[in-house]
Amino acid sequence: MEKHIPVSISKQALQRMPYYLQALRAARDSGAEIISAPTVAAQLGLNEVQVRKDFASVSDTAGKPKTGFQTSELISAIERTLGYDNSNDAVLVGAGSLGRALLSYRGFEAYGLSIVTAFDVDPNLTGGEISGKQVLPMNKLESICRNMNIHIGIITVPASQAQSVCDALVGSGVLAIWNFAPVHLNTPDGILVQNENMAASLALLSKHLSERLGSKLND
Amino acid sequence: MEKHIPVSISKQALQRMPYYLQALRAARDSGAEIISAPTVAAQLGLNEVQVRKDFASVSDTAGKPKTGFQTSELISAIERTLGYDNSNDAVLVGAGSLGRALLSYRGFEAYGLSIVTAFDVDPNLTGGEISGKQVLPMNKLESICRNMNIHIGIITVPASQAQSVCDALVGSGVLAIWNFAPVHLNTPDGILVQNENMAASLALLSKHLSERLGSKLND
DNA sequence: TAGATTGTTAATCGATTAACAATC
DNA sequence: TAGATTGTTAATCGATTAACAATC
Repeated sequence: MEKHIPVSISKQALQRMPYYLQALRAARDSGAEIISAPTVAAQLGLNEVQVRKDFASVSDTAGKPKTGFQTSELISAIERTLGYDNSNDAVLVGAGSLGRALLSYRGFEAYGLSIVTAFDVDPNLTGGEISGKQVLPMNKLESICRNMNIHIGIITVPASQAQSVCDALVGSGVLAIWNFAPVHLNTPDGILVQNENMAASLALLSKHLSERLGSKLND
Repeated sequence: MEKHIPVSISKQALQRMPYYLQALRAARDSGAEIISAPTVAAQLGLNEVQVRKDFASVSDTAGKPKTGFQTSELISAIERTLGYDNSNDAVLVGAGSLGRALLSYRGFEAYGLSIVTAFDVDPNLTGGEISGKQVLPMNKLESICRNMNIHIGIITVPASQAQSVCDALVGSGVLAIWNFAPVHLNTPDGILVQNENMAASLALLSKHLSERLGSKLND
């Protein structure tokens, strides 16, 4: 009956954390040792109460009335919450155009993610390397994941194959899946699927444009 | 005072549309001329009332009790809503590792997005091509956007430059911004910013893992 | 007919925001 | 001190879900 995590953080709040982090680091780098919630809120276009609550949910040191919060303290509190300190290894399945893109993208290390290998069904790709990372055949998936203790799988295969790849990953001990295929994946309880569905983003962009431009064109 | 759009669709509902589309197309391709809301709901792990409401919000033909909805009718209703029929041109700013990745990604056309050119500050890149798309210097941004009537800008520059690039895009007549930089962008009213913040996604993955693995390791 | 499915109204749920006393 | 900022409780808001009558 030990509850070490005091406040559980909502999904939404968690997703705001990287924005706080970015703003706080910028503030620190320009010399602000102390920062107030209203300041951050204004910068990020958020409500100040929300910012205060979010800060309270990750940090155990309270803010000081009239002054604010200690910048460096908040930064490390958020980094601790997000686990950017301990690096997470991941495998990527699907070395197509998007897969290759992610393999060569150098931005993930900053967030503690490192893609260790890629897998693909195409025998023309397997055995080779992409951006210094090996591309292995699918039958090596389970042994690699088990041996290297990998718990994150990145899916960049076509929609039609995503579910079977997902099943294979789950069967190999993966606990969290970053899904770039525009499909819903069914998984057992306890497995997190984070969808990075570009189609969903484009849906919003496209709708906004048709609303802004549509009326003019139709008249 | 003409209201042609009857029901306004929530952001969340809009983001579910691509999933419906994928599921409906798959159903149609395997011969299902009629499909029911409970079927789709089960497949996508959603509530069936939600699915019915979502369908009702895009389609003007009602479903038939006991049978369901006409698959093809729903598909075209969603496509119409998302504007996948009319293609949207976009420019991309920042031909770094992520920018190049998106330029070479062939998956966007299916959603009606076509990236026509890229821009970058680096004189080593400008003048060249990436995946058959020209890379132009920043001072050409406004004229290109104006002449080609471009309303979508994709930002793949480092966080520190994202805001100024955003301002330049807005100043060039862009109405919707797809932002891959892990920063909040301030924009005037009427401009849509869709954030594709990988850091925010990683935050969720990372938290889930530390919850699943953390307790074991700490004991 | 019987029963699955539809559309809709009302209840629930969770997150955001407003109000306000406490404090440095 | 005066006033900006904090933390917290209560109100609001919006989306999801439950309940149910209508219908083929």
